[in-house]
Amino acid sequence: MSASKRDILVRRAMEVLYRDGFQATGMDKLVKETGVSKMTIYKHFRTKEDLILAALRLRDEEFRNNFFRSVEKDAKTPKGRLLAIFDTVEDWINGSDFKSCMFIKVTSEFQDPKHPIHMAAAEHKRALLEYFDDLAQEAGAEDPRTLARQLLMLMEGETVTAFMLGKNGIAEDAKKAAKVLIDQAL
Amino acid sequence: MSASKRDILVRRAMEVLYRDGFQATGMDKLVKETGVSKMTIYKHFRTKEDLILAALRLRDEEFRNNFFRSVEKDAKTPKGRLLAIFDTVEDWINGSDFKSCMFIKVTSEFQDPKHPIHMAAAEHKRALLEYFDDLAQEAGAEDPRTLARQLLMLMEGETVTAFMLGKNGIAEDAKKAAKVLIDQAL
DNA sequence: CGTCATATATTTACTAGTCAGTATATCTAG
DNA sequence: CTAGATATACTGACTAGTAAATATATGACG
Repeated sequence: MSASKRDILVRRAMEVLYRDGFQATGMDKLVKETGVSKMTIYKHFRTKEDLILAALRLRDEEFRNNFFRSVEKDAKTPKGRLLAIFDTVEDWINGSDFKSCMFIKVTSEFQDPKHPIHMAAAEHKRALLEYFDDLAQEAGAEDPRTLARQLLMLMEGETVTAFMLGKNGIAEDAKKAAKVLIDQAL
Repeated sequence: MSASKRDILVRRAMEVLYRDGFQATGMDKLVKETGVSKMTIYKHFRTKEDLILAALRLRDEEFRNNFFRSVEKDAKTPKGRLLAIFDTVEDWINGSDFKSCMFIKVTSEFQDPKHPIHMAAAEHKRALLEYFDDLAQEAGAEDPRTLARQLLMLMEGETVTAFMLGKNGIAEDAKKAAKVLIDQAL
């Protein structure tokens, strides 16, 4: 199997696991949806858990790349970029295939904080928090850690609320809240 | 089976489903944990889904009762109560058995928005939002709906973030953010 | 160019265990 | 004695993961 075919496997698995759930998606379904036979899957990944971890790593990589790129394209100043976070989130949740956050969902299914899958998801959130913190520092916030945490909370809440109650106007309200919090913190 | 014993069944089921997950908890485990035999469970609930719905209804009832009571005991003015929301959330997430929000988690496992379980969870969030909206109106907010949504987002984000990254200082930061948003909105 | 050999992917069938839900027979309390 | 709760055992379907046989692709060599 070529390297690119393995990549296709992980990518398709990521999409299906995100769309249909982690526990709810069986290996037989992944065989059907990825077009890769079970034996080949198990040649690359010892267990389903390992495949899930690979899917999470890919998602983490892509999400952060796209997210940071979008934020940095949108605005050039640190403060502008703190605000641009919420334009980027808006675009994301308004996408047709938005189904909440993969990492929030996976921690709902693997609740034990010591579980490798749970830890991988937490690591993704910590990376986002660090990025927000860097921006808050560059923007000259008095307490950058607090601002970073507040914006992360707002983003997570926006994601969850958009998923549960629909996206109508949610992004507008989140952006307004972010602006107030940022203005007050600088 | 007495009415109170049925209540015990639903209550224990609620606790176990919250603690261990919905799909991950099998009926055999519920038998063991509730002390109610399988036949008796199925005499009261046609399917596992029905039992989950009953557990969600109980949780919704109790959570809202405790939540609103706590908020209304903490403060007497509408503005004070908007702030008190986040003292109440703080107490909740600092409790020893806190494991994120049952309704957020259940929508991660039952993703279809048309699914009865998903709808019941969304209904719970709508009820919270209505309560926040009422308080925001009473407090004389210019745009009470927006403030209510912002505070709900903040609360959901606080819940999720506390679960994924730990509770250290999260509640403080959420309370500060809430204060800024409320002050600005009134 | 063609043929054979090797390696890898595939299909199919199979474990052993768990799932939700049911049937039956025993037990217990009023 | 009877009504309801119980334990035990079962169904058929599904789970993650494995075994073995078949198919396909690639590359070397004549």
